[in-house]
Amino acid sequence: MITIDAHSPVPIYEQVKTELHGLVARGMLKPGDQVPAIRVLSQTLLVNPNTIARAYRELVMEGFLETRRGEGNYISAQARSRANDSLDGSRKQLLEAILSARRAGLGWKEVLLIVQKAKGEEA
Amino acid sequence: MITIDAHSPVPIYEQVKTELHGLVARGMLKPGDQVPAIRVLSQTLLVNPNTIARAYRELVMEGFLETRRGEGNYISAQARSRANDSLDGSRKQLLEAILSARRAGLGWKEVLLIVQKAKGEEA
Amino acid sequence: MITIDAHSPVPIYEQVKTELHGLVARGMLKPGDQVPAIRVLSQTLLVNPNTIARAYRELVMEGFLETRRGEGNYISAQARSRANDSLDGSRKQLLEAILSARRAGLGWKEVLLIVQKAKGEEA
Amino acid sequence: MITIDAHSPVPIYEQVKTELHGLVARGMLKPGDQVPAIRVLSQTLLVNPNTIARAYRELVMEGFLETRRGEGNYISAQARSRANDSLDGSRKQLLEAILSARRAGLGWKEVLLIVQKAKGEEA
DNA sequence: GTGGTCTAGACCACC
DNA sequence: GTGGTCTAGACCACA
Repeated sequence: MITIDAHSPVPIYEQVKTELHGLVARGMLKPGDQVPAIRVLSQTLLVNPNTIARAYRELVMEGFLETRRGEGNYISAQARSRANDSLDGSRKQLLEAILSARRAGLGWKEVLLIVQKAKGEEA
Repeated sequence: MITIDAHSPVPIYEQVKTELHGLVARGMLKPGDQVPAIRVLSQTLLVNPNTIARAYRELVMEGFLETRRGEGNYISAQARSRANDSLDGSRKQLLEAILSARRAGLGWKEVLLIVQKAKGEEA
Repeated sequence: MITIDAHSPVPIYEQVKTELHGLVARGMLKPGDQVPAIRVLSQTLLVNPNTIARAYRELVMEGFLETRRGEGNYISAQARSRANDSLDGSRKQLLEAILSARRAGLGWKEVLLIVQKAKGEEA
Repeated sequence: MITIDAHSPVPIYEQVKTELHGLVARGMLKPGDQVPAIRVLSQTLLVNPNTIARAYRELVMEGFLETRRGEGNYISAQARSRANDSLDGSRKQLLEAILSARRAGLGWKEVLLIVQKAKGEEA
């Protein structure tokens, strides 16, 4: 369900948060659904449990997840709106990536070409 | 010639490298040209000489610059191909950023909108 | 495990790199093994942490080490082949040193004598 | 007559000195012979004249060369003995190279093999 | 003048 | 705990 890139410069706990936001934004997870237990997910992703714990903790703090004691973590009722808030971060990151590619010498045509390519690859 | 954003999350020495790659990719710097002396560039950018030295050192290691002892650093003969390699890297990063934004739940219209916005901001 | 000669003309960070290459080449360190933490090694060798950090950074760049964020540095899967590359470099350097000694006027008998002397000094 | 490696870690002026020592040690230059003028040699080797000047200056100081005002530099009468003294330096360098190759993981068999190879290449 | 190495120590982020 | 970046400044060697 979730994939992580250990070599990416973006922190693992951020990747986990973004992926969960995305799953909700795309409707693959809904309010009330349970998310994987910390230990389970940490083993699946080969990641330190502390890292998953941090991601969940922050998601709880922002109201995206709800912890039910002894039961686990669940997608909250306001998760969709939280996921939308988080899109802003993705927008900024994308903008940064574009400007950085420009500074490296990429032309606008190239940028659009890459967008098309991404569209194709996804399909 | 080169500008730096001190508040960017990307390290200063990386920005310097990218800017130099870009200057060669755009033909504003050619093989054989001398790049600013470490101390000079560090003063114009208000940055520590060590930081520039690190950027130059890595550029030398990748074959983009050549150091002539006691004389300075020069754009190498293979600099253009190295700049292209770096462009390839930028392309991949941009592609990844787009796919990641997609996974986060961003629609294609949004993506194109952000490209337009970037175009506008640059001007 | 690692020793340094502070009076050698070869930079400390280079010595550290060579020693690590050697430890892998001789099988005393294997892919997956953790190398000493930067601060730890810097204290045992009585050297500044930055110096060790530079050695490790370059080893990561050449693919000999892998950094796991917040965890430490580990011998990479391709470390053996990298160590062999480094051995190739040493071979070339030795060859050059011999030819240079020849050009300086050293006889072949002398060269062999020096090899014997080195053998003796090591023991 | 003389060749220089601009990328070698050993300073250019040192290379010049060693090469001249070698030419005398091998009998290709004799006391009384004239050595190339600084400007000539600097142009031949594509090297800064100051660098050649430094080499010659030090060779004069050690008694290997003699400057005849307005005429140029000549191999001195004691040049052979000076060249022999300088062999000590070459010996040390060779010894260093061997030990360094050992530290990098090279076996003694390999070292001897490389000596043989050098012998073959020279012939 | 040039670059290269090293030290000392601060600050940040990740695990 | 880990590594990464950056600053400040010393010292050396080469051209």
